[in-house]
Amino acid sequence: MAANCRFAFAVHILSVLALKENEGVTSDLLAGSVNTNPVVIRRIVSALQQAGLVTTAKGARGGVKLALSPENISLGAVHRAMGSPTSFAGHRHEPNQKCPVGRNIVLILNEVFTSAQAALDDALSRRSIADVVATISLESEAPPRAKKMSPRRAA
Amino acid sequence: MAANCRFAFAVHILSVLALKENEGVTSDLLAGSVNTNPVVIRRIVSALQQAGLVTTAKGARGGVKLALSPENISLGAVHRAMGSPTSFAGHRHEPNQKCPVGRNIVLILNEVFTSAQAALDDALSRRSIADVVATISLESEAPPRAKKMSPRRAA
DNA sequence: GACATCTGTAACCGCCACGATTACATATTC
DNA sequence: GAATATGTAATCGTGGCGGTTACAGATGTC
Repeated sequence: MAANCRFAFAVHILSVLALKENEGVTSDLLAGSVNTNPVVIRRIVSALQQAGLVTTAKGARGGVKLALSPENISLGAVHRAMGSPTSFAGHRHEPNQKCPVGRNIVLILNEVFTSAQAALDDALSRRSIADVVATISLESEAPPRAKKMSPRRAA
Repeated sequence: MAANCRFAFAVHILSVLALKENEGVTSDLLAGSVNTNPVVIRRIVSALQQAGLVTTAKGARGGVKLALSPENISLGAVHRAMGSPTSFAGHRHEPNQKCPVGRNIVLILNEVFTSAQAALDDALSRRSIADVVATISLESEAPPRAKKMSPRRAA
């Protein structure tokens, strides 16, 4: 898969929803915060909904809500909902089967990719939307005093 | 950054070099094994050389050699040599600064990206080219009987 | 029931990064 | 000097992504 900002947008969206819990938030409003087109938001929300992280309601007074409490939404789950894009890509053409390396490298790389991806997922899963929102709240109250997030939290 | 096969190609190249240690291997031969164009190989080799993982020699009887022993080349180092491409991308346009989330999300995401990337690098660094080559040798000798390497994976 | 509101998608565009390729300069061996 | 190889610039085709328009479908309000 390729690099994209879907994960960044998804975390952004979920953070807004966490701050407006129990209100239906429209894709127009979310698009205004993320600064993009509402359709882009809806595409991401659609994926989040299929993953069971949000619920949507059509029609007047509809919109998007969190399906779980913020502390129960890990960033790993968000990443998975976005299809777990990886920075890895395998060989485009089949390698030379006459070469011992060519015969075996694809399977070996697959295993490497899988375990690396699992490590990345683990790291993301140590944080939740609640952690993100907590950092936002802190930095919003105090004068510009950049602080780091607390790295260890459960998911 | 985007997803690409440079890492896959690099591991492939280094594995071939490990099996032909102390011989100068040409980009033509490597291209034959990877099944791509020699120039693609040279671009990757150039990056590997800048990272100090291989040496190259111009002219007749020249070619590419490993600069370190295979067990001293971790896959993390290879990934870094390729520029550590990430699957993450941040917001393309600045988010709405009037929104608390918009004001803070970029910094927070940067921190998340950095730590996730570190976890990925750690996972890759637990393996070396020697590990890869060992797997290749095993699978080449015996009939299709995939095994070996830390985690389990079948074929 | 008519209307306004809001999600859900399909369709299309422009952009950009990547792999593949051609071409040529440069360096080394024999 | 001929043959061999790397080093690199330039160009092309492809694919994926964000952005946008357009419209169908669902839902609450009056």
